[in-house]
Amino acid sequence: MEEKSSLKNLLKDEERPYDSNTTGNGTDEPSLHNTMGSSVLSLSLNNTGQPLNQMGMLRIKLEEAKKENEILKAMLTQVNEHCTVLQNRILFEMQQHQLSSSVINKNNNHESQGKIQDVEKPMLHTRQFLNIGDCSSLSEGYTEKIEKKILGRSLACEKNNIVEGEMNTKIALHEAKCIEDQASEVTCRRAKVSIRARSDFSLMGDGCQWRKYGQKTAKGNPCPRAYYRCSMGTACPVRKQVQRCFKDETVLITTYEGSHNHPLPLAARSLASSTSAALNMFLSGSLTSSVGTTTLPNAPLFSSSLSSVSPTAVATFSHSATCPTVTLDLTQTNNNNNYLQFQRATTSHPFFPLPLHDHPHHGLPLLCSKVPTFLSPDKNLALVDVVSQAITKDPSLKAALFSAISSLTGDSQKNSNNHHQHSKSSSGYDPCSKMPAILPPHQPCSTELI
DNA sequence: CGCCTTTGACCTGCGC
DNA sequence: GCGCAGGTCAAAGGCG
Repeated sequence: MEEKSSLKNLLKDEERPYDSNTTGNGTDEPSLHNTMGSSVLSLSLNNTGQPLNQMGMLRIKLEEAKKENEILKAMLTQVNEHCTVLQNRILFEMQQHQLSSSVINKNNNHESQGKIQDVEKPMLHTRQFLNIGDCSSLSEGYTEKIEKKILGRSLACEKNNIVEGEMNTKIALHEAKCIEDQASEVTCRRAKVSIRARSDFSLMGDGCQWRKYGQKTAKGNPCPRAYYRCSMGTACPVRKQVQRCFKDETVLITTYEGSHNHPLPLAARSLASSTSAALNMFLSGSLTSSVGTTTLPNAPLFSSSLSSVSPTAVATFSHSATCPTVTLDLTQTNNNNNYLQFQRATTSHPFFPLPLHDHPHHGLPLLCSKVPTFLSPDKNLALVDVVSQAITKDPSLKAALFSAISSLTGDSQKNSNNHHQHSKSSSGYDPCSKMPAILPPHQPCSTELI
């Protein structure tokens, strides 16, 4: 609590000079406004203004912003490292668990019954890790196959000293790996990334070529839903659905499903990696969760055909009845309140797979104590609260944070305005669009998912 | 002629 | 089992 209040005081002190609106005679103060990620500096001089002094103050503030930037960069690096360590740790723990179970089995005098029970533990572990239990996209057949193979692998370990056993182990390992890969592939095939964005065009340019194979009017939405298949590769399994939002027809909802089986053009890669990262974050973190929300920085993934491109996107993670879905909502970004938000896991959002949220009571109950951190988990959460409030309140801090993150995540922003998309359309009018459907030969933003 | 869109028919999963 | 809704297929036709 002391830390929290002191941080708040510190942030208040930081806020004051930046916020010209909160000061009575704020007209003397130079102000830093943030407009969609770019800082706009406005100078206002009073009658007896002293530009030199103000320049000096600005320099000082610039230095402060730079320092903040450095700190935020360091924090981001730390968080990334934290995430990597956690992932490695999970894999390590799984391996340890399976090994120890095999050893227990070996020494266990209770024959078959005990074996099966113990072997089921790592199986359950693996099942959780693969999220098989939650994901209906995996058929029972797949689940059973995986379990049988893992069972076979563990039983084979018992014959450790026998050559046959080693062979069986190798075979079982190989087969299990193949099936797990298949299962993972199925998960990815069924997983979806949905992008909501304002667009005047009927299609969101993504760098790929699409062939329309169907159109259907969904119940409850007079706007027809169009179905597209990737036509860049032979038998590419990627599909996408495009539909306008019923409530707001300026919003275009594009849902991608599947993974490309061919190389993507350069223009198609940035969105691909971003959506893939979002989905992977979801899939890898969805051991226990079903829903979560966060805001992704660096969402300049999309083409200039979108009428509002912004540096952030609100991402919603959900497990629908049929498949896991990640929704990137770019329409929220016009609302300043959503500029950057961290939403803590709650009972309705039991777990959120960000390192900032690996609180022992919310999700992965692991390893916090073993992982180097700045603060204890509780203090980390308190810090998250303070920082999120500060970010929400302080536009300059938002700008600094965005700047730091942008510098780490590359220059995809500058690619986002390079293209316009046009498409040929035999009818000249697409029911999904408010405008004639025209796509450029080179579609700008890419979405491979997964 | 090849590629594309359109569109009605068909298939499939799900809820009742 | 039935009906509904979403998703896919495939024939027909347009366009360059």
